[in-house]
Amino acid sequence: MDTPSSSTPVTLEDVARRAGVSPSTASRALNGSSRKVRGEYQVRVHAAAVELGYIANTAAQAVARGRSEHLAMVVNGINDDYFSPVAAGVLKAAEAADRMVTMISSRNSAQQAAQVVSALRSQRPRAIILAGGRSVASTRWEERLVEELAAFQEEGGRVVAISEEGMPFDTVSLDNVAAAADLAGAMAGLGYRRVTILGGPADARTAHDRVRGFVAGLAEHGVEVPPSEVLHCGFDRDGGYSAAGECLRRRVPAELVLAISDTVAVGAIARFREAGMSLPADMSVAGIDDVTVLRDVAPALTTVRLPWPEAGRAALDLALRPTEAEPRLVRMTGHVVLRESTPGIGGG
Amino acid sequence: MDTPSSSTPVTLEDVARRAGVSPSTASRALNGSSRKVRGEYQVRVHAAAVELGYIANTAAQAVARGRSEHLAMVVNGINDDYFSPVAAGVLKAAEAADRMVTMISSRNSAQQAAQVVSALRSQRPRAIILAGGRSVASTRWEERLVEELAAFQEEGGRVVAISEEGMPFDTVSLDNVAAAADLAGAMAGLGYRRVTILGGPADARTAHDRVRGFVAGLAEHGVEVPPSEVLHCGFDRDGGYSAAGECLRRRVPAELVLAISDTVAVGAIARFREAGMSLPADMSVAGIDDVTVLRDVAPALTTVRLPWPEAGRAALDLALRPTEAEPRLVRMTGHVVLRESTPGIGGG
DNA sequence: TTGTACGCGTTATCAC
DNA sequence: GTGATAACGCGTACAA
Repeated sequence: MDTPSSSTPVTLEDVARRAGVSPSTASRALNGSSRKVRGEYQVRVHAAAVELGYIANTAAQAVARGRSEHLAMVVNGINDDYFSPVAAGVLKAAEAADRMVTMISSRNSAQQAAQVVSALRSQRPRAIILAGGRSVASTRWEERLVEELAAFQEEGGRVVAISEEGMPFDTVSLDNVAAAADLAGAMAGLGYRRVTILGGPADARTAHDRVRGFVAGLAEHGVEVPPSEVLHCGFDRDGGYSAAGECLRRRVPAELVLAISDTVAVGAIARFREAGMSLPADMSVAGIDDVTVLRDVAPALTTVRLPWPEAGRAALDLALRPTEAEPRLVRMTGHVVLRESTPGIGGG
Repeated sequence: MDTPSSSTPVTLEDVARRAGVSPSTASRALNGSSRKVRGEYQVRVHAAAVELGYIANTAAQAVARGRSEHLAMVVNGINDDYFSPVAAGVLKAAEAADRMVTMISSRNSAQQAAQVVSALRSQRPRAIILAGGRSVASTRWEERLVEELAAFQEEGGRVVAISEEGMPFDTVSLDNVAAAADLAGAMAGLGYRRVTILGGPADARTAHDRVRGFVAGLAEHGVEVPPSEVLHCGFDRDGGYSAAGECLRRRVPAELVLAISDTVAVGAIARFREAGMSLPADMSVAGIDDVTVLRDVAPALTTVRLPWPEAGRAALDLALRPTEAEPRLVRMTGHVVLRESTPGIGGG
């Protein structure tokens, strides 16, 4: 059994010595520069690097250059429906761009987010991508977060926000209001008149926007939703489950339940089924997001497909593109996907 | 509009000067050390740091210390069912341990994985977590990957593999064989005799193990599965879909389809429904993984719950714990969850 | 306990 | 084109 942690990393100097050149030349040969290196040296240095198993120390490079080439991403909720698709989009784009991305959770709080960005700053990354989840109210900590981000930008870093319009940074935005409005409009077109909205947390930006979209889209078709028919609940399956329970206790049951997310919708469906209802015969349900695994379940859920992975990719693209004077805004929209869970009412 | 990228990061020296102490004292006060600093200096240094907005340069620290405190994780398939749950587990544990983790995709290839580990090594992270997806055959590139990892360990880094038993590193393993066998046994207990297996890719380790488990678990109850009833397919929804099509073309249709994953199962269900079958009346289906959003769908899927997030957490714990002479092995098991999709046969 | 001096691995500047 | 030399920001023997 050999002793663990014995050897020491091969340095550029080792390579230079082995190749019989100066460290500067080795550096230029291996890690590029404006200067060119004679062909012969190129070969010798590279050979030496391979033989020795040299791997550049990015930390040292970052110190020398003042900044690393890595990307960082702060995700708000690790467990929510969006983490996976946007993380996948970002990671995939990073793969194509040959970059590494450091992820860290903001623990669902603006305060923590500010701290986390601070920690990220210590890495001197090329860019920080902020993924999702601000609250409606602009708290003191939100300001701290923006300050922190702005400071990072001041130092030459790039900041891209996903799904968070309104910050003074490049932004990729999924139009939640339009998505919800489109869906609501389609539902109105299918003849639904009595609608209950499962609105998620009252203080979550995304949820808030979607509820707003629902109401507006319905109103456009002459369908009013009294405030009492907007039920607030958790942004997850259990939230939908309990909100559906509340819904059942109403005297005049709705014809359609509009959930702010597929996950919430699934919770609601479970609750309705438990109550002995048959779907979609006894109740129509629709969600938003088009969670992949849900596409084939019964009843297939009507929803709005939102391009989360594409948003992640777009964010990374922005992060890599050189800065411009004005913050850029890339707005992406979803499209309604009609499925069995909302067959329509009456004359349809 | 002010000029972008103007200011320069505050350094430790700036703080020291401002606090009227030497850089070393500032270092000790801010970033800890064995030595202690006088209370008064402590306060002054910290005050100066806050006023100036000092943020330690982790790159410089990494150079000075020879290693960073960051964690790295290489994920094989970004789109597969496991990325999200294990990434979530790792990120959550990292959150608790106050660490950052750099993620990078291995592009589903051992060759790329080796390159990726090499790139990771350049970061000098504390540990590298390898998440999933080796193939059955030990190719030349697999060896390269292990060599790379071993070299990293030699330099003092720590390596933890998830779901990849057999490498000379600490390992967290989900017992795929046992999971599949347990499920298969339970199914046999429910009276199923004619079983078709949707076996996924023939060369994927996880798929291979699960198929083996299915066959063994069934055999234990006297149920034989002829090789012709093991259909290989993609490890995703579409794989299940097309394999189910193949299944339908058989003369003697099965009573039960055992899919190597919930996702494959869902694809199969979709195909069966398309063929006009009613589930579970006309066909029973079971999967593995217990994908969260699928728990409430109809028919609720019988499956094996596998503790992926816990595996992620365990991996991170191992990564943080000091090395031991022998590679450690943490084996986690799943448990069968019986649901509506497999009501059982005959006398049951 | 504090400060000085040097080293960490790499790049940039400047002569050659 | 190449090679000394000086940064880069920080940790840490060493001496004080």
